[in-house]
Amino acid sequence: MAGKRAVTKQSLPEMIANDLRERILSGEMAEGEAIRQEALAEEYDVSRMPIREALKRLNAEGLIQWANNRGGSVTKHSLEEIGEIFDLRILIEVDLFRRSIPAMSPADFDKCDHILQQMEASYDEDDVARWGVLNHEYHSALYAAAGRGLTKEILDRINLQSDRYVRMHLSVMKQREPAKEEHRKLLEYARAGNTDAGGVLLSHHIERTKDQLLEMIEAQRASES
Amino acid sequence: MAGKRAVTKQSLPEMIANDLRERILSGEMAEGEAIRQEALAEEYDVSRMPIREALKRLNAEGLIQWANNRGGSVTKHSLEEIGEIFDLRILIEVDLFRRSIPAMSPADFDKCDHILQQMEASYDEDDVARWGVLNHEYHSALYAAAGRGLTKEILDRINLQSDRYVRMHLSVMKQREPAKEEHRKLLEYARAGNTDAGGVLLSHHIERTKDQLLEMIEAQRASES
DNA sequence: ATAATGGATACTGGATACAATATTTTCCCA
DNA sequence: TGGGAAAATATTGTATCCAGTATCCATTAT
Repeated sequence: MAGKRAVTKQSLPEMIANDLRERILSGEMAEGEAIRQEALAEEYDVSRMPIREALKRLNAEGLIQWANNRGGSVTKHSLEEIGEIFDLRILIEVDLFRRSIPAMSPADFDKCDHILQQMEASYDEDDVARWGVLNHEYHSALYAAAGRGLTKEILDRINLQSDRYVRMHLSVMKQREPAKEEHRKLLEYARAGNTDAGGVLLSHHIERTKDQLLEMIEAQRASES
Repeated sequence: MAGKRAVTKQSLPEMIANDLRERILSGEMAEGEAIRQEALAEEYDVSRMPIREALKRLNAEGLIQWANNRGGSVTKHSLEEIGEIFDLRILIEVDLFRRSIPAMSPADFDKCDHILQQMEASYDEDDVARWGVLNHEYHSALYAAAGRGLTKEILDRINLQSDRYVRMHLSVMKQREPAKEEHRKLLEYARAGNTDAGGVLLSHHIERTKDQLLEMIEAQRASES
């Protein structure tokens, strides 16, 4: 049947949650959009049961909000909340980076280098989607040596939120040149064991994304209403 | 009507999740204990469906772990992970406190004072359970002025984890005198607008709990095996 | 004409039944 | 006697069905 989304039968709620998450992050499902179980069930050609579990999962992740007998909708954050999300990223990522730097091995450096090169390639090719994935990978690689599993989990959840808004504007983001430069410098500082400089730069790096993004979202929301 | 007859209309999974959470936090359900849906369903006299949703919720909260067709168990953290949990608390709570101090109003101070008095009363009465609740309230009150909803949500989730271990040993915790003193001082620093001193003290305050607790848990686990 | 009440409808929540998967036990063969 | 395979058992995952609740609309009364 045309229009139905085929999902490989591994773990139905998991697969559906992944797909829905992608749809939300990509903006296909807009902020505030209502969600009806039955419609989704038909779309994925499964019963409402796995849909419910998937929705509950996304609810726990904060991507959708659910009211008791009233259905749910895609979460919409205020500008203040979006700023808060990025402040959380700064707080946690800087902590991770500072813990990671003294623990990084040559293998860690190499891995970062490798991703960095791919990232710059994708950058030159203007492959925005790929750049986003690699950016995420790169940051993760920088923090890997910290060995902080729980912290990483929490950060991933927060990044899920920030990604929504980053992706919305990634294609029109200006000033990616400084970001490119900063990414290189982060690794340089790490190699030099310069924890303080690395932490400060990372903080500014995220802060700049935040400011840029908030400005864009504010403009967009102003024009919408 | 002045005020709605607020009969909190909780859903079944919500109530069950709350009860199970309490059972886990109180230690009634031990670390690593296996969880069977049907057993719980019979226990609560409902079908497995609301149980599943409750378990999924607790899974998202990190209190239980779930494997695909293999069932689940109460999460058991390593000593390193428990330490990490407290490091996260330090990171986030200090940030909240520092943001809160400049924004606190006389009303905020009064509220903290009020809770502090109750806490000291419960302390003298050796009412450990009540002390735990008030301790949580007090910390929340200190951070309220920061107005950071999302950060608070994440902190609450982390505190859920730390509470498990705090509660296990609260009754035998020594050296609560310094904690009592520190609690008073935290508020004093806040009143004086001394952000730096407040942050440092809070950091030490949590750090001490962490060290004390890790020592106890280590001893306990050593004796168990 | 407007507001309120009653009913219809559409959606979510929960129970039961059934299918799939993992684990354990048992039996056979080397 | 030990190991492995296959069946039995137990437990989770999914579908369908029924019940409960909220929303929307029409009708009625003021």
